[in-house]
Amino acid sequence: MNNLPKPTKTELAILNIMWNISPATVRQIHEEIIKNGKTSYTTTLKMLQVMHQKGLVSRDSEHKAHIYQPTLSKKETQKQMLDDLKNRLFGGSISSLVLQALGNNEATKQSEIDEIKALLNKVEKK
Amino acid sequence: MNNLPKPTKTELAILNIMWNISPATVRQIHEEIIKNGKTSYTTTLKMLQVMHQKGLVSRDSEHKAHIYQPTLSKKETQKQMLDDLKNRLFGGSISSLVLQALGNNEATKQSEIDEIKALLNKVEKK
DNA sequence: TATGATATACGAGGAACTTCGTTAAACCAA
DNA sequence: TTGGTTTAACGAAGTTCCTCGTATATCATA
Repeated sequence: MNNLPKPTKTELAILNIMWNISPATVRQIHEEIIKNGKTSYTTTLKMLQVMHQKGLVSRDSEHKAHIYQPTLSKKETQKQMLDDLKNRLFGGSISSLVLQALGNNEATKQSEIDEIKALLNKVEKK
Repeated sequence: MNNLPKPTKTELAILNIMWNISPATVRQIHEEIIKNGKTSYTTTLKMLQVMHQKGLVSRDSEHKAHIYQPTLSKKETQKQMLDDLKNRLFGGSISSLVLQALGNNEATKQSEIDEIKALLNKVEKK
């Protein structure tokens, strides 16, 4: 298991960028961030330093510009946060969460429904 | 739509209690809270005052002991928070979220699988 | 009416989060 | 080597969140 803290709102936004373009320098990550909203370069830098401190990202300090990358994959983080939400709001029941998610969302494509059914069948076989 | 802020970690814990026993006084809610962990009565009181300020709970101040209850149902809050997670970590795709939730959870009961399938069929009909 | 019990209101303090300015170091080019 | 550019490090300040002590109000009852 992992012991990492749940990323905060801003940290998650940064991770989303990093899952696309990492490994990357602070500069590269910052260029992406400022595409939607102003932020100082030093703010981005500080965020990454804190995230490194927490273990959310690793870094290579060999070069002048350090190179960062997420510790957990997007999939692993999705699992972590779904688990957290499940425990805090769905009484620990994943099916309750799934039912709620599907029930509230009228606009599910047929291809997606098929995909979910296929997965259910696979789980069922066990 | 609703304009309410997303409840914080502690606020959500309080809401979970209130969905079971509300409408309720601070005293009643606090009795539930201290069943798992120490907290001062005034802490509970302050939390409810802040939550009222934010609009997360409504209150009836007629009596000496005010009577509180959640503004949103548990279902509505589940929807709100699933929506938030979907947008912040699943690129807005609910099926991606559902697939991840089901895929990571080996221990889904047959009855639950059937329930999900039934819901999928219902959605499919539209 | 006075006393004790129970309630609300208020604000202070500490921790976590976010932002950014300042300083110093590393690097490159003239 | 010197001056300009890019980067990292650090700390301060503002905000939200959570906790709790203290002060004040309300009420029952002896």
